[in-house]
Amino acid sequence: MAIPRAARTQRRTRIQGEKEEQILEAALDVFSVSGFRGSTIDQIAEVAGMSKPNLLYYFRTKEAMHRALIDRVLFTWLEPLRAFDAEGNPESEIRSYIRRKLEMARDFPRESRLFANEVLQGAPHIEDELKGPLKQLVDEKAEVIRAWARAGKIAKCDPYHLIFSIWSTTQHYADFDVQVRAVLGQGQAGEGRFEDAARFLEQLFIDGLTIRPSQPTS
Amino acid sequence: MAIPRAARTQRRTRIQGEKEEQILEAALDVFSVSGFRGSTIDQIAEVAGMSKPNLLYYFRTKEAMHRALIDRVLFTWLEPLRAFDAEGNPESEIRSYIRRKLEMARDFPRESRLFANEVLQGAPHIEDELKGPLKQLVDEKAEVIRAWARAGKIAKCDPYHLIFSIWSTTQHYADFDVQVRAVLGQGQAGEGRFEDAARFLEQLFIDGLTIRPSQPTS
DNA sequence: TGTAATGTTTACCAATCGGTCAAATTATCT
DNA sequence: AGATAATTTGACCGATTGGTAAACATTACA
Repeated sequence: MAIPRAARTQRRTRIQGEKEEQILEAALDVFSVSGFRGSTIDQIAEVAGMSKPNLLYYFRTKEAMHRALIDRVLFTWLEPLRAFDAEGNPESEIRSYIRRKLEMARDFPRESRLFANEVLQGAPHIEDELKGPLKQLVDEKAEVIRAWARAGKIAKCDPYHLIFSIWSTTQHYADFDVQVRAVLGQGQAGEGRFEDAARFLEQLFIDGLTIRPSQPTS
Repeated sequence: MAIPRAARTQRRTRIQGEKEEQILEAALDVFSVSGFRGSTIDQIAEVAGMSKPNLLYYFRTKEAMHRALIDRVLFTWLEPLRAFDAEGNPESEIRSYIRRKLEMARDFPRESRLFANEVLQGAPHIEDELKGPLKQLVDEKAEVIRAWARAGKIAKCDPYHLIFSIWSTTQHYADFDVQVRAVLGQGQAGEGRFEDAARFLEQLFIDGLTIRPSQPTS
């Protein structure tokens, strides 16, 4: 008889690692498109290429699968913000933060959509992570930005809304990909759109945050 | 016996108007949170305070309800962009576009989330609207912006990505409301957060788009 | 008021949902 | 090889899903 799954933390077989990986990969496919409520275990099982009871052998419930997925992805997702360096040059830090976030939107759109779906639907499963670790990290980095502004290195601005605007503009290209493609048109959109976006956003944020010698009267 | 619903377009009773309104209101509540797949007719029926078969008397299918909702909301949603005036002053046009979009995020968050859910999930029901009317409108306004840049009224920039960035930053406050609240904290967040956002975004976009006399070397 | 059209509800359906169970199969270790 | 533990699956369960049928109630209008 199989060992109860709760006790499985002791030894991990080769198969366990492989299959759990395979399942989470499939779950990411499904959850990122349909959200938690809209996704079914059967869908995930089909994508994963295994039977439903087999999935439930590795993850007892649909919620456990979603949970494991979120936990694994959340850490990586905050990496760019964590790399934000207080000692660095403000302009290049902001510039490379935008680049990194945009690269993640390009290379890991499913992960972005997974969070977007979750937050959009009221974040019923990750409220604690948002109010805890996320808030803490943002608070910390906001203080860095505020210090830069106080030191006259960048224009005075609300650091929280600055972070929000970088999040939203970059993730937009993952979360609203269909819309972006539709508006740009299939033709010229190609793959240059991330390069174009990077150029635009860097210009916007750098010029928007540089202290300007004189305020032109319009 | 009831008239087949297909033929109901002829005469509309008082009750039809009221009930359809009531249903769409409830549907907005539910669809905007759970998306199409994640929402159930029973949920909507409960919110609407009527029985499930009664809903299905007015809208034959769940899809028809969603469809009607999207159609009604889409027009209003694009109003601010439509108001974008080629003859106006660039700075004040952009400023008031941001304001308008931010007001909509504040006053109609459900509508924003309805679209966000739909687009996020691949826009299976509104692909035509995106590629048709939406693209057309954006193309038109992008040309206005490009003309402003050519005339030296604003800095040169990709007009499409400018529009995308205004969309994403403003709608962020509706779509990711939970996250924004979590990060800002319940205490000081209050209701001033839309005012703060407006201030920040206006500064960002206006300063980011103003032509600067000299590029400071950092 | 009567009656035909409109509106509402109860009971129900087949399909799908998340999840269980026990039996069958495979991997691991001696 | 054989025993034991780990893995996989088909059959199944009760609850929920989108949707229907038909009886019942209400409204509008002559």
